[in-house]
Amino acid sequence: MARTSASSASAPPGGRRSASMKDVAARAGVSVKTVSNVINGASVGAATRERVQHAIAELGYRPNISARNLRRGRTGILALAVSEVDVPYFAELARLIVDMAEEHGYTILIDQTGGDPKREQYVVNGMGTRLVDGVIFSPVAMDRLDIARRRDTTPLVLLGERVSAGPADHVAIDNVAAARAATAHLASLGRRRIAAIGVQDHDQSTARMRETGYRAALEEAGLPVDESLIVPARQYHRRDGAEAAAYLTELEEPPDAVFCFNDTLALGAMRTLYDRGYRIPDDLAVVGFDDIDDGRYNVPSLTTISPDKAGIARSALRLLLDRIEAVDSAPREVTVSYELRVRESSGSPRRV
Amino acid sequence: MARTSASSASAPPGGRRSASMKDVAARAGVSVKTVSNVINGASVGAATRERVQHAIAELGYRPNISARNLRRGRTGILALAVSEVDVPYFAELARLIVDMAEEHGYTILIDQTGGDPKREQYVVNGMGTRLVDGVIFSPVAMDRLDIARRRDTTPLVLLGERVSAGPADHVAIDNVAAARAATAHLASLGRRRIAAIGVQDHDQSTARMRETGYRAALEEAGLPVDESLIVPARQYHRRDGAEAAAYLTELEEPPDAVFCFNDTLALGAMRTLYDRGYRIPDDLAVVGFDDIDDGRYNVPSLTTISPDKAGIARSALRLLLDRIEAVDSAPREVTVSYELRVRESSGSPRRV
DNA sequence: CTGAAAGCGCTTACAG
DNA sequence: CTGAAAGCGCTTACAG
Repeated sequence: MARTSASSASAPPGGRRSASMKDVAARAGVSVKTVSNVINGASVGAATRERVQHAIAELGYRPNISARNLRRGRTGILALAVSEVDVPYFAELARLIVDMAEEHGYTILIDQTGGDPKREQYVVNGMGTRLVDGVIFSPVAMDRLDIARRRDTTPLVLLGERVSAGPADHVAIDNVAAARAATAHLASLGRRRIAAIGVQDHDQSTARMRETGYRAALEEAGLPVDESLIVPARQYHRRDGAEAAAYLTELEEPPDAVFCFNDTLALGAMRTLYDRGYRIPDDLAVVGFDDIDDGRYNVPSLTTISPDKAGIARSALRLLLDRIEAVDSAPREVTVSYELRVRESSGSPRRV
Repeated sequence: MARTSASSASAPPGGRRSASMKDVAARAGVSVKTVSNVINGASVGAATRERVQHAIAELGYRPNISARNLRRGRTGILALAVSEVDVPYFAELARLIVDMAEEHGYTILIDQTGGDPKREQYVVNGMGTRLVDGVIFSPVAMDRLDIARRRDTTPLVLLGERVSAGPADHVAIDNVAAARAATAHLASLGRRRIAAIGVQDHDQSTARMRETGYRAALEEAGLPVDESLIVPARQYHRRDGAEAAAYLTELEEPPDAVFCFNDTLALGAMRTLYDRGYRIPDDLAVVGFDDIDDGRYNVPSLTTISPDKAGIARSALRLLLDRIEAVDSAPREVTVSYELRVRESSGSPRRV
């Protein structure tokens, strides 16, 4: 009686009650241990295995993942926390991570922070319940100190920052060097007034790294830094790039090149530049960052820094899985390679 | 002794052992029932509640979601199964669904089928273990019959097909009508040779619906259907659009307009058309489908069918949550609205 | 309002 | 190789 009422209380809504391991065991005339062994690939006599598998098929049995997780102390789920999944760079990364995680038997759950500090705090502190075995997190608002302060011990891998002696495992490209290469490329074309779009306040942020690289490249090229050419962007969407470009074209002395801190900024900027009669690259050369699919097909196609995204996905997963298995090691950093892909938006040098 | 060994066997790797409800109860000097009540917002005396909350904070207690799920018979997780998350349309939809699901207390997990029939089969049959409470699924390879044949009872909502008397709940726009509107728009511009890119074989597919609408519009406009202008696309990526456009430009009598079954096909096609010297829309007008962000900023900006994506996300979730609560109702269909957004790619009529 | 206890469906140490 | 039983950490019907 107690059995019955408890069972119905926790059965799935609507009265469907699926078979349990116990049911399978009864049907096959073996113990649940043996059923468990069959399912988990332990060694079981051929005849017994056969009988169990038959019973499983007959009953349409599927393991209850919650019970397994409770027992095993893990869930097989990893979180990917980004500001917004429909940002093309994150969408491309998500695709890779989802596929690679699956090869390791993990499922990816998406958490969108919207760049909100409170949500980022929540992510860094284990996401409320122990739902995930680990988190891959691309911070926007949080800096290194915020993350160092976390009390949660859920394995965490940071994406997109390059902070030495970091508070957690992380994988990134060398953003300073990449930004320097992008800017140097524009300088090598003979451009003198090279603008930057995408500057942000957060310390230790990717934006800050790229700004540093940009400034270094100007200096190395012997070009003056004109602060009026350095434009912030609240977000990294096309709209923000379009607005920043509008500002630049309204300067008394507009730039002859612009390094955008990501491709969507660049795409948005190019739209505005086109509307205002700029020829790209003749009047103004443009370089982006990320090498998203859109940029390759755009007219003009976009010169960009192409990070090894598969390498980022693979490294992030590797670090995370390592840490899930062994907590004690010191935080590790993986630096992934990148390439400058020169395309039409900076393709035909002027004044060289 | 037994307690100890079992406990350490199921503790998280690395020896971290987090506090349980029992620990909190002991600390607060109450029963676990009371702790549970505090956590789940049941009525508890103010002083007791205070003590419990204090104990929770002290121990850094977080509920074990697996145990809760096991007991409740649900997981609070929904799957979104699409071919690839980095397809912009799916990325935009995923963003909306993730955000809206969160408002209802659900988390979204991503499953990528790659359009593979086997993986789609897997999705339709509950995804192996009972990991999710429900599935939102955008089928590529499976048709209505395949889905009708499913034996699994996991609540399922289909996306993107418009099949009356369907085998499961589903939400879609009226693809036939939308495609007809897109094609009729091109005809109204005076275009006579209107091509289509994106035809596929699968019965009952979205592609088939759009093809039907395209053909109907030609007929209504009194235009002949030239089968050589109807181009298949294996996938709906930019690359496929680019290839299809190359084929069209090589015809003896190339088209003067093209209706692409999605925006990425259109974006890819426009790139090829540009390379081959076509002026858009003067020589050739282009219409897409989906209204992704890319198309709005492209040069030329892309005329497209704009489905109410928020409506799709909201309806899919509503249907799914309803079904999670009540299994017995007949399959329902929700048809969401759309709009034709005329932009530059078909903006300046020629020969009218 | 609160407590003691059963049970969700697994996995696994312990025996045999 | 296989079985009987404990226990993972919750929720909840049943008493009080």
